[in-house]
Amino acid sequence: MTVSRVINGKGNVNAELRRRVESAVAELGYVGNSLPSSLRFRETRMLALAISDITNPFFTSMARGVEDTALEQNYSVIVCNTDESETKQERYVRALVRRQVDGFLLVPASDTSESVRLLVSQRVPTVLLDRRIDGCPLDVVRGNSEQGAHDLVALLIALGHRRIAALLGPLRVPTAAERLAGYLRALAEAGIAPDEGLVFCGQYSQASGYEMARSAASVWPRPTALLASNNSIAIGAYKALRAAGCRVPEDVAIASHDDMEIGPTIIPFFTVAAVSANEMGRVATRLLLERIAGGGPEGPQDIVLPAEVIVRESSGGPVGEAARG
Amino acid sequence: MTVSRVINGKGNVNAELRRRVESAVAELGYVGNSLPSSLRFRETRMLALAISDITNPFFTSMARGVEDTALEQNYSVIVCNTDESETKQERYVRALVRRQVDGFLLVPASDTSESVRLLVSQRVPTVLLDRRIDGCPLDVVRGNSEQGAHDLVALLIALGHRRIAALLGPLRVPTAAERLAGYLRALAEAGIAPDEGLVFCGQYSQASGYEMARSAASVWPRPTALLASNNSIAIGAYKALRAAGCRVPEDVAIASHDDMEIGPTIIPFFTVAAVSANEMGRVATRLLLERIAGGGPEGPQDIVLPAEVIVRESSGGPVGEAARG
DNA sequence: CTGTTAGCGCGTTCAG
DNA sequence: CTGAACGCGCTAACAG
Repeated sequence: MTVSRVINGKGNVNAELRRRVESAVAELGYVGNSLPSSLRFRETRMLALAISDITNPFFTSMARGVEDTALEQNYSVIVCNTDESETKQERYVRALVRRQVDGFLLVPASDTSESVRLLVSQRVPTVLLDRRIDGCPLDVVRGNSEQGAHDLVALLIALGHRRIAALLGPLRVPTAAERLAGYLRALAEAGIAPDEGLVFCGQYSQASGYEMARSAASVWPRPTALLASNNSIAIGAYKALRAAGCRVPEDVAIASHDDMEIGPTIIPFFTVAAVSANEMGRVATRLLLERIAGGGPEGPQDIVLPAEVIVRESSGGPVGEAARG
Repeated sequence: MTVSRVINGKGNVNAELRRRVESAVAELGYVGNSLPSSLRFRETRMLALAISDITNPFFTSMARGVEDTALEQNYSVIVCNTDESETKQERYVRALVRRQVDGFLLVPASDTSESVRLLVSQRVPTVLLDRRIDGCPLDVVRGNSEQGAHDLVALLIALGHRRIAALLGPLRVPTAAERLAGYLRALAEAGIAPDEGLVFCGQYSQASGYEMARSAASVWPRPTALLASNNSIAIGAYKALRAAGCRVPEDVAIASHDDMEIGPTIIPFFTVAAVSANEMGRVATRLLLERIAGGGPEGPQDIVLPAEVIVRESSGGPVGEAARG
């Protein structure tokens, strides 16, 4: 119609007619629908971002960087948490390819053949993030794991440590292998013979970091420093050392990959009134889905979740949880 | 075609024909396209989630809760950061309504009339998160701000504090007003007369928390405790107190709203090799957009960002940054 | 059991 | 300068 011309400002339209259309648009609050042209011109202006877990601050900042950059060119970003599961990842990839996303940003899950094959075969523009995949013809953007591990170990050596344990992720994940390589290179440069008993391979998780650190602490002579291959492992290791009565860094030093961009302070350290944001998201989404289905309770709801006070150091006095309705 | 019947398993199809179709599907790696039926049946199976900033751990866990719940019913979630800007928010709302999202989850930006009007007038199912809007006929899911503030202040009073400053967000945001109400109620219950000079209104930001705490610390007699209205304010206040030579909690106690679900440890405290995840996201997205446009460098890229070692307490030795290429 | 028709709503292209 | 026709790809409804 002529309406399209007016809205898109293309082609000349009689001034009077244009005014009539514009007022009608304003009156009816017409918004339009981008699906038809997406269908016709094969362009949805949507990107998919599949990460392990948005709850990890590393992926959070990644997501923010993606979103900001996408917005500059009017793209929207669909975020998916794969939890490192190939099954979940593949399910997402299929669903989003069907939704005709214009491009895919993927932090590949540990075992990741099928999803990538699909993306390649469907010719969906794809960039891999954080991890490369051997022999995969896709762009990758990642950090320098080898150099990072090397520099951390070199630092520990410079501080006088000679027995340094490495707490790695699964070796089939390239970053884990690269971090091991950096660790070994730093040792070699310092003329320290590597000790196989000090290299541990597990998962990129707190639980695994906890276990690996416990094993490392029971080796004799005990290592004086730990290299943690990611932030979760570092946190788990720290907990294990504390549980074992080791002080950090006096008894055992820790150096880790991955930073958490939170601000230079001690957290959790504040006494807070906590409302579960996760629960809030769940409750709201459940309600929204009911509404979409045309159901849900009569009239607008105002659902108020309780705040629970968690007493920590910042308020002084004894520490502990004090739940409240 | 009959193909559709086979794929969707609807209606009976001759076994032989079905086999032929199935093998062709497998052969060609046919994936299908959900746009046409979205167009026809007005159902995109997409939800929009607009939050202030995914970088804030509070919204991160919210996003995770939303995403998990949406996935259970095969919905995808488009995440948007509004940065509390009504302009940005409205732009997103328009774009996503055009994209025909099935529902909208909105943490309304401070000044938020137009977007909400649009959602209501277009009859897009919408649930408000975290903040209510006066006289708005939409569902809301939020935390109990009044009770949380009350409980925190009651705790501080029980610990012996009588001069408690309140560091609030902008009063036109309902949560700020509610937190003030809770603060006043707790004082009243303890028979403490409120002191206007101890109530500060600013923004929900670290910078504002810093400023407000600085002002609070210069009041005489100095308050012995602070109530911070969100996690950013708490962090800013903590920094200001430290800069002013006050110890927390010995000189001034702090209690805050909003928790950060990170695990019971001290962060940042680890010496790390940091790669900017944000930068990684940006670089990857820029590259992907070039690819989508059919450009970008020849052949698959392998872009490696440097790791920078940040020396903190966990490694022992002197603390400071040691950048490396 | 299988093939045909029509329609979702936009933008482009071509006639009037 | 404006209106009409067509096509994107899928599926519901109906005809064969």
